[in-house]
Amino acid sequence: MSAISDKLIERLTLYHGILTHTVPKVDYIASSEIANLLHIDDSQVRKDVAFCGVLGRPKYGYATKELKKAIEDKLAFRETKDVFIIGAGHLGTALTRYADFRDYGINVLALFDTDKEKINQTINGKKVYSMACFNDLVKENKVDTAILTVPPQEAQKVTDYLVKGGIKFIWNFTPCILRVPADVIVHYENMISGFLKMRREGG
Amino acid sequence: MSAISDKLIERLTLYHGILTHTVPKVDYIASSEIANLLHIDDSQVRKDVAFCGVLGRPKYGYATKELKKAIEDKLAFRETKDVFIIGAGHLGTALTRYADFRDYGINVLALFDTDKEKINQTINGKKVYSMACFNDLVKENKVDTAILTVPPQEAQKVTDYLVKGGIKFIWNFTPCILRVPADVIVHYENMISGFLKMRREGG
DNA sequence: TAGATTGTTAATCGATTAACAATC
DNA sequence: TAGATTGTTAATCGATTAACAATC
Repeated sequence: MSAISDKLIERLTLYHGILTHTVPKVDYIASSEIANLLHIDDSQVRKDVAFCGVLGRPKYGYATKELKKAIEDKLAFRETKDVFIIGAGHLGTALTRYADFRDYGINVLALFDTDKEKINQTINGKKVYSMACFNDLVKENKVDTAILTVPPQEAQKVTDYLVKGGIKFIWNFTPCILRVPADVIVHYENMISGFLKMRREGG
Repeated sequence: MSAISDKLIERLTLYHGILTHTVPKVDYIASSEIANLLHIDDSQVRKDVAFCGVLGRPKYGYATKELKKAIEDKLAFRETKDVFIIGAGHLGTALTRYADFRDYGINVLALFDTDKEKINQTINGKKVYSMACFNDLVKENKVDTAILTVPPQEAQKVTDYLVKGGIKFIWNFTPCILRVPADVIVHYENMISGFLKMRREGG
């Protein structure tokens, strides 16, 4: 089986959003209905659904419950992953409270910050720790993933610290490009390019 | 000229990040250096640079200042766009304070919320207005773009209101798929798919 | 049945990678 | 000069779209 592409991950996540939020009470949905909501081709949708192993009913479409579950299986939403959030500012706080994270297999264990005002506070039931506790808590909880929401000027320095602590995945919300060893994976959550894509769609 | 693709926008934004944050004081950079930082092919980089109209020097690489400026031209960073942020929660606040927005042509004019505690407060110098003021302020300021950071259960209702007010672009940070007229463009800022992509890269 | 929708193949389209002559 | 790097074409690869028989 070939690896699932970026674009396919994006589409499946959107299909899941439709099934969860847009038509939560409908039993069947046609490929053309999904396609229209997202302005994509309907044969694209059918192909993606086939990839998930779901069969439809001619004249009816796809059973929504079955499709939703199949997408969750394909995207492994149920394999929860423990993560630490580095930086307890507004973005870190927003992500900690983002209810959907839990549904999609992301489990925020704790936050870290250097601000004494924030340390020992609780956000959505998660404690904010001093960065000094980071190494110990990584080991204790066997965490390998960090969400980085620190100011840009701190990003590389903090990254070096995370890597030394044993972090292998960094979900980077700063605009900085990070230097890391070959076995560490950085995913750039590129706020700006989302805006540029939207503007281009307008012509 | 063919329209610039999603992937190319993403890469150019990352190149810009390298030039701005990673090697701000270097005069020349080789395609292979950019490629290594991002784990992509160096001929991909050369092709992208050529697309921006920049010529390099054999044995040296590209002049960083020139390349940075060329990317800004291609991505139209300097055409500023006024936007309203709908929802003055943690995410709306984080985006309002996100310094890079201004650099990339995004000018937050004001925020809107329904919470009386938040209305009339100021975030990073921007005022929070009641939703009741929305229609008037859209017209006054000729704004056509809204950043949506409201709770999921409000998303469609608020969207209908924005569209009625004349909004044509919605940068949607909620996980909901929105029903809008054909002339309104929604861009889904898909937090979850970023995480799934990162996890997949790990194998 | 007639009509709507799926499932799937083939055709098209576009993006990435490989290769190498040109350049300094 | 020798060597490193660009610029660019051709080859490969993968993703999207079109088309239509099969199905209910």
